[in-house]
Amino acid sequence: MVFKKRLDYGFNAFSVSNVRRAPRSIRKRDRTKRVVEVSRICAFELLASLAGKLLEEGESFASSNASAGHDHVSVVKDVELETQYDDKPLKTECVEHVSCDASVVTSDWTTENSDNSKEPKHSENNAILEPTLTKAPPACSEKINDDLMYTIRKCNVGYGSFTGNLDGCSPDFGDLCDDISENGVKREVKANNCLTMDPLELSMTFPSPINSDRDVKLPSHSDSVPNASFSRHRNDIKLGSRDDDEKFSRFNKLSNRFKVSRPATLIEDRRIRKFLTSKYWKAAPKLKDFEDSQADGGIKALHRKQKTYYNYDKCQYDTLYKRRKFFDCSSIVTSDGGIGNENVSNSPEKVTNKNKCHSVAMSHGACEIASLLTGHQASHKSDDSHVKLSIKSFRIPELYIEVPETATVGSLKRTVMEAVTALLGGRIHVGVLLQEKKVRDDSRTLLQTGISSEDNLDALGFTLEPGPVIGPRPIFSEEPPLQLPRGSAPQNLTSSLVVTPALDTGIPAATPDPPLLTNSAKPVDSNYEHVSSQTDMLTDQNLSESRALVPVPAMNVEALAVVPVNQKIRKSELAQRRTRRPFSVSEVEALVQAVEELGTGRWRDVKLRAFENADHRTYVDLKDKWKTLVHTAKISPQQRRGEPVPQELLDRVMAAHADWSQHQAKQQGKHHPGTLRITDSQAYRDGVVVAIPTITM
DNA sequence: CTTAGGG
DNA sequence: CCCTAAG
Repeated sequence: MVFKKRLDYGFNAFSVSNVRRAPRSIRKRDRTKRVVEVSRICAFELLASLAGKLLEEGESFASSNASAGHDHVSVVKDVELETQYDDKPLKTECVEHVSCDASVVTSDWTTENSDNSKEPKHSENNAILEPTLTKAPPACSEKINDDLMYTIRKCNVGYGSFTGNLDGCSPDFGDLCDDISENGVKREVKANNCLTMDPLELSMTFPSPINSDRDVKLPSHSDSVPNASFSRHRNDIKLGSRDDDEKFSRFNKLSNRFKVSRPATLIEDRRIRKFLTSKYWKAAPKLKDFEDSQADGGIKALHRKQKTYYNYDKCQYDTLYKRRKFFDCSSIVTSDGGIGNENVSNSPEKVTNKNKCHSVAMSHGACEIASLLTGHQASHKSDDSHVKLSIKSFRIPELYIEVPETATVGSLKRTVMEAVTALLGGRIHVGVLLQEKKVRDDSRTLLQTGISSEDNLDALGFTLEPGPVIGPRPIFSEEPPLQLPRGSAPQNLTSSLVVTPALDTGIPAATPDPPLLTNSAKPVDSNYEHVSSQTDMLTDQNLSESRALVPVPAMNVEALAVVPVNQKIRKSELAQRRTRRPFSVSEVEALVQAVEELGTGRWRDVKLRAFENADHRTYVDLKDKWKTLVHTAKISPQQRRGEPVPQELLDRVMAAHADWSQHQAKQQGKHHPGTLRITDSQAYRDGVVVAIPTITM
């Protein structure tokens, strides 16, 4: 419409000219949106960081906990924690990577926890932690940042069982505590683990084992947890500190954006993709590497073409590193294991009733399980003498991931996914620990082994071990194929991210957690818009935080990580490219309208004016679209493809194109003050002040 | 970061 | 859509 007016009256241009560029601030806003996507990833990192912090602070706790030892954990406490957590966690931590992740995670956890947190029971192992949780809450909170608290809480929740309470997820918490306590040293790692995993995982993850590199030793913990093998991990995971930083920065941006309520824009995605694609990241370790890495300590992932060896040296890697930590300290593949989580039974809550939930944490590789779950006590068996176990998460052996600084969070995620996938695909097998001892006799019954008794359930643990056998990972049955030992598909790894395509592209922000899961299954793209919208809404509030955890405590994680990963992995490469989103007629209309008013050459403004909320349309996209529209308008209708654009719009395109081309030409030539007229209008637009007749309207 | 263009 | 060279 405007356009017409313009045509009719040259003056319209006038109005156009009035248009000004949006203030920078606005511009930022747009960008901000884009960031959101990253948030997810960040979440992990954040979690990891959180975990780290928690651990650190937790140390103190741990000690206290240890002392408390058997205390019962009370659910209530958890709640408290949550509250605290809510308060700050994110922000504070965000500064550090951890915080962000944590926040995210936390939220998720919280949810779960809350659920679980109904009744804490205590378990022996858990006891240690519990005290912390239970009593600690307050104390902990004091010591720990909110975030930490939060994390802890989560852990507790996860561990609920250990206390005997909740779903029996308590373990996580305990683990954390343990980790912390013992390790002060490497809480991060633990944290990471925790993050990765569910609460359980956290608990599961044993710091001690994890420590291998870091050698975290869990004094108090150690007892309960067998640590033996952790040593293997080396954890070499290095996350580029830089990455982290960057991420942080990004993250921060994201967070801001989130506030804005927009999903990360494509731009970031792009960057990420670029990075990924480009040479920089090589993250995904390959199975072989994995092994090696494990042995060595780090897996090197190759990403695509480039080599990706990440050195710990660089900060960049730190980021990855952290992630890895999240996962576990271990190598990329396994470590965090978030991937590996398995929920045996169901939600803890339900389980609680009848089942005993045992959560097991896997350490993999040599790791032992840190704790188990505890579930509710007695009832577990209730049903038929079935032993019900709830494994919230498995710890993955450490993965070594290197990512370029420039890598986006999304890329990092992918990388991790790939690594995990590869790991899973490869040689992991599950080990059962009872009373910290490995149960080697597979032929024995649970009853015989003592696993059926509640008492033992607490002492039941599962570990992921690098197994000679690849097949054996029951847990990840779905993924088996993945095995991409690195050799086979370094590149594949990339693809592992695959889902990403959709995710990355379309869903950057939205996709986050839940979406991820779904995404794997669903094509996100189509939903993208919706997603974004959702994202917007969510973003501010929950998304950033919740995503990570929200969807899934343990279960979801698995689903997400595992399944999707596999699929994605192969495609990873392509994934990078944004999904194609043909412009709808309405979009074209909006574009034409905006261009008529603003002219060509001010794509940022066009974007702001007509696609402010279309995060998936960048100004570059608009410019490109305009280019194609102009082309389309010039060719015969028969030659046109795709959704037909109304001729009326094409006509306007041509008119606007001609009009603005002229303007540009004039400008270049420097407006000669000669004749104005149409020119005038142009001049206005350009901001040229011409003595224009006073035409109003 | 934006533009402008080529791929 | 992507990628890049130039502002």
